[in-house]
Amino acid sequence: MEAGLSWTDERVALLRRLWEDGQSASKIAAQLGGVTRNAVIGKVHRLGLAGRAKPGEEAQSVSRAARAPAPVAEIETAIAVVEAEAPEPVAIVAHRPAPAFPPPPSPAAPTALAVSQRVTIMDLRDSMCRWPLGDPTTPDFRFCGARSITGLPYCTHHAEIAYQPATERKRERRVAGFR
DNA sequence: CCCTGATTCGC
DNA sequence: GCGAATCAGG
Repeated sequence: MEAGLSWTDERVALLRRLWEDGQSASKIAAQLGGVTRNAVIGKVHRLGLAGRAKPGEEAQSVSRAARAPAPVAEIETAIAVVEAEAPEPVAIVAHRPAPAFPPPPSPAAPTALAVSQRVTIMDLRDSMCRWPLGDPTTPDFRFCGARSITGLPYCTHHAEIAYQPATERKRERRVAGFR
């Protein structure tokens, strides 16, 4: 199913923008979706984008590129800058800092231990519960994020749901579905 | 342990 | 061309 995502022009343009914006490969991968940070890094190298401008170096690739004949890499850099300056409806989404999903104001939600943190894939750590919350195809998709049981991918709460004994499972009609 | 980019190499 | 595995480093 989720096919169709590859290095389309749009995705490459977005990759360029974010990379030269200083975003890390993993963050870019998360925003692009469907690719790992390795894929991003690999692509970056294939595009000749490796090595980003450091604080102390020239940040005037445009004028420099416009002044004299330049290597392919520099031309590509110039193109990327132009693309970055032009309004780009398709990629603008990437600049939105946070998904701004309603964190329950809940004054009265003193649930037991640290329960659901609702984290995005970006904030999901190895030791965090990977129980999915919501529709993976929408931006509001999150993972539980609570502390997971050592050796298991879920927190105590979700592990109970995930690992119900066959017998119990029958009775416990889908108790707490995917919410 | 968390993370970073770089490189290799089978596909 | 692609990207997982791996490497090297913070």
